[in-house]
Amino acid sequence: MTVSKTAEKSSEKSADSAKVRKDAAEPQAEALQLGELSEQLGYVLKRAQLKVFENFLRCMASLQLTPAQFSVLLLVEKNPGRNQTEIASTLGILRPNFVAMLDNLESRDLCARIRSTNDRRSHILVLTDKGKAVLARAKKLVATKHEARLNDLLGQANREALLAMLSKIANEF
Amino acid sequence: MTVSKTAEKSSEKSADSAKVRKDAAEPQAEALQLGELSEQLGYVLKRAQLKVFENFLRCMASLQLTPAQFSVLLLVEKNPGRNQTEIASTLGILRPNFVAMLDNLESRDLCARIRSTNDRRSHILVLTDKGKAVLARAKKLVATKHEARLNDLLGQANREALLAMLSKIANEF
DNA sequence: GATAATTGTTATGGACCATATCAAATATCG
DNA sequence: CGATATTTGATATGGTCCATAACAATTATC
Repeated sequence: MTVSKTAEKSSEKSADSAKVRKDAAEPQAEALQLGELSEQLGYVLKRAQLKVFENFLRCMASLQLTPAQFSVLLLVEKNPGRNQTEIASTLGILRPNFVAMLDNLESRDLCARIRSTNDRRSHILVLTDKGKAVLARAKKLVATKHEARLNDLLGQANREALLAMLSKIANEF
Repeated sequence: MTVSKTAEKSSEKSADSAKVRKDAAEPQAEALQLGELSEQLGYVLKRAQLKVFENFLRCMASLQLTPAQFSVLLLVEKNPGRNQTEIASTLGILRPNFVAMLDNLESRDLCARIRSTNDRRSHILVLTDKGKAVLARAKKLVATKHEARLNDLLGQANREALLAMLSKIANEF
């Protein structure tokens, strides 16, 4: 659907000097018609998703956590003792792509790989103390700055209804 | 949030031969707990968006149109006589990235760039006859196979409510 | 004990996104 | 008018994310 996050350079130019504004004669240059696009669920879904991620990143700027990283920390916390393949696959991350991600989190001392004694091929994933602390702060930031703002915009009941419908699409479509 | 579209290799192995299944003794290996992840709007939003795009691509396989290409054709049809910058920016596409996209559509004879006589820098975009025909077929496919399936899943009223909430997020968040 | 499967990893290529830069054309303004 | 700035389409380039193939070490299978 396309939709990116460009910055809309506000070219105001602060004019209004000795020159007359040519408003009246302007043949309505701007204002494109979206048309049926605004009825396409995929299009609106993508735009909404980009907005939500964008806001998430702003809320997490102090912790430097991306949505993907946050989801990994959440899942490792909830499922201690699992290996890379298990964590990655339930998040829809392919194992090869998960390696660099873990390298990053581990280099920041947020989580650790531990060689399993049962199966010496696999790495058990755990949060470090720092990882637990950062995740706790992240949860608070998300709850108070991110999800709370969605509640303000939609209302509690609508937000839950939205979540339910999106879950249905994600799981049953 | 992560979420990709991997194919879930169904490793069934059709065993059940002379070997006994070790179900009982199995220490419940699978089944990760999603936990708070399933309450994170961004996570569910992303997963739903991937599912919707995936289904869109399947429905459009015969026409070989991506969601982004479809949105371009729709917008050009609704706004004839606009140039690349205008079409690209309302879709959130950066001008440099729009060039290859148009090269593709133009090479398939779906749309055409026409040098404007007013401003010889800009290219006016129009759909070719083939482009109009393909877009018409695409619309039908989307309506009957794609959006209809979402109606079946959510119900008409819910689908509209979903669209309204997503639009609100996309525009006011 | 030979063969197959799994785990983490590397390498690699594609798709998408973003910035800087350019030539041609136009707009702006002294 | 003419110098300067801006706009348009385009190229080059780099980053991120996603996907596949292949590999060594380890384990499972038979």
